[in-house]
Amino acid sequence: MPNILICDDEKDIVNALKIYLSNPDYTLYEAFSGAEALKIVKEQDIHLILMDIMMPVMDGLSAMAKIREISNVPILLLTAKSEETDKILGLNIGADDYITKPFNPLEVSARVNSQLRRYLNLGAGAPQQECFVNGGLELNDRTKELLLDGEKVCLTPKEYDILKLLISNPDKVFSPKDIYGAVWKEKPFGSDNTVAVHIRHIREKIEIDPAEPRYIKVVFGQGYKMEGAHKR
Amino acid sequence: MPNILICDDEKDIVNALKIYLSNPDYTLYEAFSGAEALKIVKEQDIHLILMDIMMPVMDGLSAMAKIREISNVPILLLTAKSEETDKILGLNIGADDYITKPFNPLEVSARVNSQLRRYLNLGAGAPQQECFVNGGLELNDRTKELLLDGEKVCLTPKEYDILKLLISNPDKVFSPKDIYGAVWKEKPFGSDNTVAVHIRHIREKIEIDPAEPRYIKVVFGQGYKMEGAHKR
DNA sequence: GCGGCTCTTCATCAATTCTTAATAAATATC
DNA sequence: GATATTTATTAAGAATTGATGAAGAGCCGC
Repeated sequence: MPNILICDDEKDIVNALKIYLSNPDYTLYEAFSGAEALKIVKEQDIHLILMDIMMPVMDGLSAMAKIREISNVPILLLTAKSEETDKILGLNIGADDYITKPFNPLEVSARVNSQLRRYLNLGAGAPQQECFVNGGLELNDRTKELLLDGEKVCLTPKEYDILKLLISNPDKVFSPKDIYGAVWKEKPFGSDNTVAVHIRHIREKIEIDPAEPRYIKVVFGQGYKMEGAHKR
Repeated sequence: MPNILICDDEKDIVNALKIYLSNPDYTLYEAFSGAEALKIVKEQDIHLILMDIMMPVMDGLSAMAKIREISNVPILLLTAKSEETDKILGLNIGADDYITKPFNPLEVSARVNSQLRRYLNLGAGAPQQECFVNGGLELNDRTKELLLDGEKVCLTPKEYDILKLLISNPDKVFSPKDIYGAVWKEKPFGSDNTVAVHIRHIREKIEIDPAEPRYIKVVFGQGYKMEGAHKR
């Protein structure tokens, strides 16, 4: 049951789109400004966004840029016929497709379906996998459980999210800012060794010697990573 | 072992797809017209169809419409790059995905696998279970009754739905938002400790000591779950 | 309209978790 | 080697989250 966010400052357009997308499987959210859209993306687990480019307060492209900092959810831009430039710009910034006004109902639903399928099935960045293994670590996203050498380890939500990010992207290095953006769904702000503190807590739980970590390695000046094909 | 039907009027394309999908687990069928495809679907237990849109005798879209009358087997349409209109039309008529020519072998197999997974897991094969057991709990979805150690327990509708969600997905952790979305079929907006209250009511009915629940466990910060393979 | 039942909301409490800030250690640069 | 930047460590206050009790709203059959 995909969650779809519709964002346009004109209520009529939002309502029209809601009708085009009236499908019992969809949960539709609506926003009337980029700022509102951003808020909903942070709070809800949105699977697809339809967003107008031209909006007061925060225009579509700015909002998209902000959303892209924290999510790779598919974004379909809504544009007027003539705004060719925006189209192109939008796609380069990070939109996945665009739809031109006036909308063709069939086209809207087709493109939405197509993007949803791509995102939910073939999973753009975050695959649908729900079990990750690395050495003696086993993380099951269904049960939110972590096993270390077969024994259950209790993680707090933030710890869990951070570990999931690392274990699901073996070898990839994430800077503390990356981690903050991905886990908190916010821009890293001010004095932030918050991530380091959490990393430490995780290490205390999964490492024999937190000062000589086997799992969460640090790449100085770059960030943290978890090596793939881990040997014991 | 899934049965896959490839349908295209060009033999070369059929052969190419057969190579891309050469997997000992697959049984491949071929058809060179929509009519032929329809015949095979009727005769065999096909689990996925790859079909060209442009074909003589009976084109892909017509064939798909006919097939959809008798089956909801996944259909991947094969289209040429330019046939944007067909893409859209196809998706609305009932295709599950499309692949554009020229084919990328990896893409073909990825999309095929993805659709097969979806279909074989969630699809026709999985019958609606109507009786769930966990420890001393027995929930019968036919009679909407819950037995605790053989004795009937009366649940309100919401309580029933929540318990059913949990008992039918053992070990899976549902956040309060997940539960709200699944049970209320509405967006989990606004004040949300409604779910917690219902959980409490359920616990009062099925737990000996609601403060130390045996059945509905909480994973702090993540949500609620019911452990499978429950011991008494 | 009147009870009975269910659902929702609100306020409060307790427990856990998160963040901050201060300080120490490690690493890289010059 | 000195310095600046990055990471590690610790502990305490702040913020969330879930539990709980109770009151009010809505609905239904009578």
